[in-house]
Amino acid sequence: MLSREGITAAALAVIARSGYDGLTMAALARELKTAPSALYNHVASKDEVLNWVQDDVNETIDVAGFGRDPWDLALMRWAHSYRDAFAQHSPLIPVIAVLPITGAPHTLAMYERVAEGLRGGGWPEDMVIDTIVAVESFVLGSAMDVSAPEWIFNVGDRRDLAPTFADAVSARRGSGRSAADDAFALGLNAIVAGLRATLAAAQAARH
Amino acid sequence: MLSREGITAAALAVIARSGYDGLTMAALARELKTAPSALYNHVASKDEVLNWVQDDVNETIDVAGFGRDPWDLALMRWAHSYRDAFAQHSPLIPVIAVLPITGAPHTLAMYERVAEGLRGGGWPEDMVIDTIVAVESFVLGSAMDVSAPEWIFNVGDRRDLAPTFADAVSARRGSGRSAADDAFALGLNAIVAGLRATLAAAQAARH
DNA sequence: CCAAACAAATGAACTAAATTCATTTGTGAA
DNA sequence: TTCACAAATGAATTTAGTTCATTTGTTTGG
Repeated sequence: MLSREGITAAALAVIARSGYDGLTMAALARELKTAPSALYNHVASKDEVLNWVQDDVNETIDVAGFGRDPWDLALMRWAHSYRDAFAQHSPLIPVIAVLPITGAPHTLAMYERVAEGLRGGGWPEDMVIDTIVAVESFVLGSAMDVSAPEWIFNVGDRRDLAPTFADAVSARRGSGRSAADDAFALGLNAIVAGLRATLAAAQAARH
Repeated sequence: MLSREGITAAALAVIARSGYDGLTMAALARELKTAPSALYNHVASKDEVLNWVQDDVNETIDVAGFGRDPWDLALMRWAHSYRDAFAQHSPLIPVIAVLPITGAPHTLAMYERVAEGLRGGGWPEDMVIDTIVAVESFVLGSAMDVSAPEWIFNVGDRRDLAPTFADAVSARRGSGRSAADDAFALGLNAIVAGLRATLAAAQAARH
């Protein structure tokens, strides 16, 4: 049971039950019916556990569009799925952003599919990584946003200090979905539209 | 000395000297020549200190373009400055993303300038907040990226698992600036280009 | 000028959590 | 059967944030 797989599954179980606050080495050990100190025979640190969890979450991200749909459609599908996954796991975001890819095979597989899709869509090799990083930055920034309270922009009694802003907050239409969803959709549409133009310009410049 | 201003300044001094790892309540108290417990007469928690620091950092962000330059230019200037500021303060990012604006006057002032600039540039009131949130998400995601090691995408011995991705990593041209800078510039250009199109479409639909 | 009141400081203590360590247990191979 | 080694154990350590009873010092009203 104390394999990488078993520990990762137990960690996900604890997270599902008690959230990331509840994910302590003691709770993880309890879930595995062992002592915290015993865990350290199989894991270097809590950080390593988080890396394993992160790689598991990345396996669930939808890359099916790449190689099948046009690159821009596939990218939007990927971005949506990526954001939804990490909205549930926002405490991982600061960890992954800085995490070397080594030892995260599912993460690597995900990037490979995205890179293939972009190359197949006509993106020059030397722009692929920057494109991925740019979209990923937007996705992870947006995923953090999901855990913010709806009233995060409520100005309170300081409406006089920021009247234009306060009016805009009031005018923000709450469609069926949440406010964070609207902002994400707006931003994703913009960034992908912009990337289409960037690609066209790059291809034009090449000849 | 144990005012909000004094504590914030001391916290920034500790951060400048020892980074966020070095910012403990004990270190902060030492900087202020007092005892950790004394701090709690003036601050509710370490989290509150971080909120104060965040508001201070936001005061340094460049909003001078709004109301002077075209909105898209001002937005890019703001985004660059915003990212640069929080690249130095990345541990704050998970905190701010979830932080209600109340009690952060400089932050509120910043948003007011941005909102004014967008309104003045022709943005409909009900799109202003989503536009700000979208750009901010990209900015904060990109700021986290800056603290990642350059070799974050080095595949190691697994080049066979992800050949297309590995080739793209090798082909990524390192211009004078760092790789993260290139990805940020690419993404910001794309998102702002996309927003221009979004605005044009919204204005066209309005009549 | 005194004393009550109150804000601030103090140091010890408490809590939570990650991690280490010396020691024991158990199991597979020679 | 025993040797070796991996794994488990529980106690102890470390680091931080936070609390608390007590003391100090200052301000203000009589």
